[in-house]
Amino acid sequence: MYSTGPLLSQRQFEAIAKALADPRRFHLLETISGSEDYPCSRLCEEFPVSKATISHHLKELLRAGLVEAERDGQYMHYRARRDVLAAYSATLQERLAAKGLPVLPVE
Amino acid sequence: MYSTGPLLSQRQFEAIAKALADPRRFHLLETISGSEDYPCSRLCEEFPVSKATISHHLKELLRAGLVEAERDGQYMHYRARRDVLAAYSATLQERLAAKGLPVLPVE
DNA sequence: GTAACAGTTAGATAGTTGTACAACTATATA
DNA sequence: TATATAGTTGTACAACTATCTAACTGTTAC
Repeated sequence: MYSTGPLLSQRQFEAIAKALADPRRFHLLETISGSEDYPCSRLCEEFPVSKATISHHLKELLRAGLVEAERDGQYMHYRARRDVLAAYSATLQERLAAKGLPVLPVE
Repeated sequence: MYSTGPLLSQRQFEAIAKALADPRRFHLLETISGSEDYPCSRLCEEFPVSKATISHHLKELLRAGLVEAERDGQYMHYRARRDVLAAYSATLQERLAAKGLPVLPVE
């Protein structure tokens, strides 16, 4: 869906920033990240929201590229894309770096 | 892991994530970050939104701790807090790390 | 003083979004 | 086939938010 080069496109950058901004959605991502592979049904059990809401948040995380999904029969499994997170972090630092300013004072 | 700096509180973490999620607000922060010190009046000139909107966004960036402000007579000057950004980045990576999973296969 | 400029705050509005319920699709099993 | 379970999607609504204008505070200059 998205390229995962060193820096992210503006579109994906914005999608990720928005995806990370909701605490519940972040917690879902955090939970998925805690395992190699996480079944959607367990998320539905563990979070006190409807499965429609879970589905909505997972869709946003997918759209941002922060997770990937795999179907296994009836079940959906989600996996965190740590490379995409790393790319987001790198893009953040790069875009907010002090451009043209020396790291240490030059004399 | 080396000195990544301290991790952020949940409250600040959420405030930062939300502050970064709006593209216009991010662009303001990006602009401020491009210089050592940025006057509010220049932001008002350079962004096609009212000064009330600029003020609103700067307030959110301040609340998140991503910028600091200083008054100079009539003028307000803003400065990016790169240490806070770094702490956010570190917290992000830490919280979304694969806990209990080896980075490299252990034998 | 008063006029002009810089910035904040209050109130209104339009648009966004997190959420639930209900209806739907998809897969599995009897 | 029928029934049950897993997940998605449409719809609606309440809460939130980005934005504006207008009124306000604070500072400088006349």
